Amino acid sequence: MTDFSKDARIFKALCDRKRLAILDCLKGGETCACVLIEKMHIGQSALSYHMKILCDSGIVTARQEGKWTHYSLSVTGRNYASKRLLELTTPNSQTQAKCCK
Amino acid sequence: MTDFSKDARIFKALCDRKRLAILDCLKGGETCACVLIEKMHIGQSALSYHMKILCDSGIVTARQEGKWTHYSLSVTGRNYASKRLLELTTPNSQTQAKCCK
DNA sequence: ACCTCAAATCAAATTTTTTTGATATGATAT
DNA sequence: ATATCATATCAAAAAAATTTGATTTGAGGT
Repeated sequence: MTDFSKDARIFKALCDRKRLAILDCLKGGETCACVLIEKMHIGQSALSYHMKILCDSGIVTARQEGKWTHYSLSVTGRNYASKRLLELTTPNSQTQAKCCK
Repeated sequence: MTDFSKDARIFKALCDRKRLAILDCLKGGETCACVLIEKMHIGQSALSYHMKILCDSGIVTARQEGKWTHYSLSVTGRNYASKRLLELTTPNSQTQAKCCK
C-alpha cells in the first residue's frame, strides 16, 4: 500500500486555523518571527512548533538573518501542494464502481 | 481576526494518511462503505468517522442506496479546495516585509 | 571571554483526535 | 410486527497534537 505520509505533511500545514492565520499574515510579505508572536498572541515555543510544521510542508520557507528568522510563502511549495491536491482527488481515467452487493 | 475553521475543515480531509488512502481508493470509482472497510483494514465505526470528515470537507460525497452508502470524489469539492489552497497561500499583490528591527 | 537576544528543543501538562466496543437508527425482507 | 443488515452515534480508552515553561543553541555585541 502506498505511503501517503509525505502528502499528509503538506496538508497538515493547512488543517489548523492558527497556521492558516499565520499564512494569512505571510501573504502580506516576509515576516519576522517576533512579529508573528505579537500578531498571533502565541508563545515563542508554540510559534516555533507551528513554523516547523509550515516549513516541513514546503509551503513556507525560512531565511536566517543574524539572530532573526524571516518567514515567507514559497511559490514552489504552493505549486507542488496544488499539484498534489489535484492528483490526490481526481478520479482515474477509467473508473469502476465497487460495491459489496 | 478572520475565522479559518471552514478552510481548516477542508484540509483536515487531506492531512491524515489513512484518509489519503481512502481517497486513493475512491479515485478508482464510487465505492461502497463495506468495500472500504475491507480494503483499509479498519473498523466499521472508525471508517464512519473518517468518512464524516471527508464528507464535511466537501471533497467526498455520499450516496445512499437502500441500506448501503456509496462514496465518491466530488468535482465541486475538489475545485473549491484547489481554489482555496491557492487563495490561502498566494501573496497579496503589494507585499511589505515586516520585521521587529 | 562574557553577556544578551532570538529561536529551537525538551519534557511535562493539556487538549484534541482517533480507535474501540456497545448501542441506536433506519432501511429492507419475511 | 419481527428480524436482519449497514451505518451512525455514543462513551470510554488510547494515541497524537499542541501548549507551556525551562533549558539549550547559535549569532552578535561588549
